[in-house]
Amino acid sequence: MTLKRVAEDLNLSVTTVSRALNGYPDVSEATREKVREAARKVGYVPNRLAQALQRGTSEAVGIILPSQFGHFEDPFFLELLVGIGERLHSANLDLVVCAVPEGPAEVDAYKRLVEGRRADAVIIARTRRHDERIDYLIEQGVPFVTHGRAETATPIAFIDADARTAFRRATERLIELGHRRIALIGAPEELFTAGERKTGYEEALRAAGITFDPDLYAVTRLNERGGTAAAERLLGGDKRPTALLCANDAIALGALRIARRLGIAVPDELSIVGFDDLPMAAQAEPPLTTMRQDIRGAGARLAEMVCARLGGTAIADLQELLEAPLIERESTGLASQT
Amino acid sequence: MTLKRVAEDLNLSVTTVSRALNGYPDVSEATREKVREAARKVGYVPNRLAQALQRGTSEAVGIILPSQFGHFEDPFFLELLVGIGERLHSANLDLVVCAVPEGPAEVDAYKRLVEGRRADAVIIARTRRHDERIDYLIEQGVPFVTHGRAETATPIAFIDADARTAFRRATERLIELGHRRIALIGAPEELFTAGERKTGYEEALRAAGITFDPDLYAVTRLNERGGTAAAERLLGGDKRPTALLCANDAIALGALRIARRLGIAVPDELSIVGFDDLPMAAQAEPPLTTMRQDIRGAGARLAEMVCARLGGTAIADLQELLEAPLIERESTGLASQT
DNA sequence: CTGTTAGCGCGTTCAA
DNA sequence: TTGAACGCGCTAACAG
Repeated sequence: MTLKRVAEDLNLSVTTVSRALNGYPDVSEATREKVREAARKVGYVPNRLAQALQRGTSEAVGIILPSQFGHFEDPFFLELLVGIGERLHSANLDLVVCAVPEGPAEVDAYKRLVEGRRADAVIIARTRRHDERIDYLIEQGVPFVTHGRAETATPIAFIDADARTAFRRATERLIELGHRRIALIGAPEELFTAGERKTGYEEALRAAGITFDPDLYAVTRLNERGGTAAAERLLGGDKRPTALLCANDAIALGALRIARRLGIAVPDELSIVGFDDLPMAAQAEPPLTTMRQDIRGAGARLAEMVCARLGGTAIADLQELLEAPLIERESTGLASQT
Repeated sequence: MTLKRVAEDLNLSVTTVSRALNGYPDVSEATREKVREAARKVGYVPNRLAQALQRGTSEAVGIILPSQFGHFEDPFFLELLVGIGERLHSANLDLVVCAVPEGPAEVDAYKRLVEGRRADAVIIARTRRHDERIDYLIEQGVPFVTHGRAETATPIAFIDADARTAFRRATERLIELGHRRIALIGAPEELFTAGERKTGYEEALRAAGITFDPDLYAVTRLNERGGTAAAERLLGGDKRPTALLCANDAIALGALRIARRLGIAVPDELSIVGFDDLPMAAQAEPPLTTMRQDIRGAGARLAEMVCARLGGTAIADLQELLEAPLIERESTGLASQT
């Protein structure tokens, strides 16, 4: 059903029908009612493509899902996606999702999205320190917001957890509990957040006069499998740590599993801390101490920010650093006396 | 950059440029090359909205993400989404995702997608026995494919795991291992697959002369939290089962956790079986016996089927029932002698 | 208050 | 082999 058909049925011009439906003031209440009624009855829904073409926008926001071949990604993305999607939906914007393998194909996907006018703006998640996706978007002048920061020449709109402070506080807390040999399972170093987490950890160590020990530092992908591999390495050696700080919950749960397999009691012999506070964290055995991040909320906020950006809000007003408070559960405790 | 601009630069008509770019035969090789070159140089990319409007299609497929408020969904969806997205991407189709709370809003979302001509076809996941979404799409004549079957008046295009056979075989195997008190944690009964799973389970029991005991049957949401709640109920009673068949891995992992908390040894005192074979299943402690489903592959296949459907392939040729083989790991064993 | 005209960017007749 | 003209469905400027 098109505008034209509705107009013909009513013996009116398309223009009038369009205006009546879009709440223009210059149309009589009588015809407006008539039009509304008729439109409702025949189930008229405007063609978004035509609207978009006319307005010169696509009324859609794009996002790329980095699919790691053969690997199960951590649940973080789904939560974020749901948060973004719900809010965008209520703002009457579409969400166009592309799934492409991580790597050069990603930038290409954004190109297709943007240059084909399929999206007015895009969202980027899991930012890298030097992020070609961001460079490209800045160069093209495409509005975008990111989940996570990046090192860029010009400022960008972002929302991010203050992982540095969170990791500093968590490390301080572990030190307070008597831990001295605190290991860090960090994220791949190309990710911006990896540096933040490590810096927070190092700051706390330094303040306590503990020197950073490279043997107590591992790097891995942000999923459970990564956690098991890294934990195996760190816990298998002879200078075993008494505490394990993990870049996210998925890793921490993997570490927990390895500890159990190796017969290391948590928290009696080993404290473990995660990040994200996924619902599973609370249900782990023992319940996981972690730093809380409201992922779905962040997604919703990201959607709002994208709308704001499209509405012309300045980038400087769209930068949010969120606290990630430490949630102490039962996977942490006093350092064992060894 | 538009077609018109390219044409002006070349002193040609838009028509010729369009034809040159779209591989029409009636254009001289010389001009074709010239046009291609120019288009490449200025980075011309066709406006998909305009293309779509002209063609009367949107070149996009829609899918609804049912977001359960406050609940963490199982990782199944992300895998499926990635599978769908990658394949659709390579077929040059967009994937439009809507996240809406489960319930009446879902059908509305499909309506908006379809009636607003935002999607040419849609994909439905986690089908219900009587599914209003499907009824609506059939009524509207919108092409769609589903992951999971449903009870419908007319046949539909679907891909589904043969959970009935899988659950029958798994139950048979447990019986073979000496189990008689086998409990089932099933999915919510409105889901089509719930009935399939229960039927397979019952068939095996009946064949072995074991009568179905309602006290050994629980129903819950398909996530970890559901698993812990149901397992607590089933394992807390006095007529404790020796084996637990779970509707999916998320539930099974929850059950595993409860067993550990209650001090019930797996598999010595209790066998546990899941469904899906998520990567985490293999890494559980003990590694989980489960039925394997290639989720990402199913996603890819769904995408192909949607393309086929749009291409006019008959529904009858687009119905696939996939085997879900039993993967025996260490969470199952001989029934304990009690 | 309402209708006519124009144009968003593209593909596709129909003539030349 | 090429171009002019038209229309997809819609909104907006400009009359009346």
